[in-house]
Amino acid sequence: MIAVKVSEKSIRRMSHYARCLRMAKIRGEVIITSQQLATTCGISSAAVRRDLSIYGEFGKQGSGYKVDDLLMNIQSILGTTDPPSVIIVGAGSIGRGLMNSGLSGTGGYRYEAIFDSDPAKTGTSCCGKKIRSIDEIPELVKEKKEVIAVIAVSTGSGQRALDMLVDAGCSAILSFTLEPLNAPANVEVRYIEVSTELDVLTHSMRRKERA
Amino acid sequence: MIAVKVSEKSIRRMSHYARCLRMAKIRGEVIITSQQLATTCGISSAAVRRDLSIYGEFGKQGSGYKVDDLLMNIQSILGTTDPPSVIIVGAGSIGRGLMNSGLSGTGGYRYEAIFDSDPAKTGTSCCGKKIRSIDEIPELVKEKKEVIAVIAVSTGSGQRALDMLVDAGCSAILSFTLEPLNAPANVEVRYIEVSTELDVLTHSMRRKERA
DNA sequence: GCGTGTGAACCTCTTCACAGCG
DNA sequence: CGCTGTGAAGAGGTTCACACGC
Repeated sequence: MIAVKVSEKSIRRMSHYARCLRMAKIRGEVIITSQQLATTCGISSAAVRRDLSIYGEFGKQGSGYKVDDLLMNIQSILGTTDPPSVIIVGAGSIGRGLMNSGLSGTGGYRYEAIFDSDPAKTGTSCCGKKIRSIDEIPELVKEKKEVIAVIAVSTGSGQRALDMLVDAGCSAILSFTLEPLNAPANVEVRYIEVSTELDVLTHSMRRKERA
Repeated sequence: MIAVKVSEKSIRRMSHYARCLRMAKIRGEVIITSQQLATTCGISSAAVRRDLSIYGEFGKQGSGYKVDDLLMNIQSILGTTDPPSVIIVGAGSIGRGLMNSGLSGTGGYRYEAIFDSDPAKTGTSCCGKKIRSIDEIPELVKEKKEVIAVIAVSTGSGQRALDMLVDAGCSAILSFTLEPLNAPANVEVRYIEVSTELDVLTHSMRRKERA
């Protein structure tokens, strides 16, 4: 496949298309149109076709896209045909909550292990997995080769967790911490910011009140 | 204040500025420059000044912005001076995890209540709050007037939860469900999609491998 | 006829660079 | 002199509308 530079927004939409396609597949649908994908994802059909056409011509004029083929193509583009392992760092409320909720229906991701620095927690179980000491992170990263780490530690410990993960060779991190983290350029860090989402919601709510 | 139409990206950055300002205030700083805000948020100083200048002239040439004043102004812009109540619908792993992790350090938000449809769960406690039946949602929304609801129910029940919330008069929703939800135009729905974030991370990780 | 793929127009956001003020 | 606020230029993403193939 040729390396195509593409915006994060487009990749994010690709992820949505993949999800819709998995659902369509479960419903037994064989063909899907850009219009159907668009409606489900809440965007325009032109945007769908534009996104898909960046990577190739997957559709057939007059009919649409074959669900199975398109899904496989998108997974190949995203690199999720064989998804990397996911580990959780921090066995507090959020970490354990994520572990217990699992990742079913997400196209093959799985929480492989959960770690904590507190000796009172390590050894106890969470969702059938032993909570392991953070000292064991390096060996797991080495064993699994490619790992995405979810940082779910308490405020103030985020940077330490990240440094430890980077040292262990992890290059993809999803953080639930409030504080912005510093990472080397070759390490991708993304954030899930509940409080920012709440701010955006509050803003739009309060703005609408003047109408 | 005059109604200014502004992009969601800008509002999201405003939320980040507010967070930086709260941290600076705790550290006892009185004045802050656009450059300092920019570095902390990982963007350019010009972007910061542009964002702020949309709403007014908050700074002083030659020195910078007064931390306290700017924070109050941004909170007023976001509408978060007196933040709305937040409730959680769904007392599964994620719902309870969120409840237990709380919202401290987010500028005044608070989880006011948690609801579930399962009679086996209602009545039991979570983080010092009784899990209440979803039948009680309408009265709570009415009592609090303005409420943001976090949907943390299991896959397949999201739409039902949303409908119930909308009927109760809730107009701002943050959903952790995988499935896209349908809501009336006057209701703002946002999503937290862990699996999409994982897809984006996988994509960039696998792309870098060819270098 | 139907739905894809795509040039071209359009629009929005970002970056640059500098005037202006404390 | 330092830093803000902002016109102007630039980059990037979205929408339109239509030619083409089934």
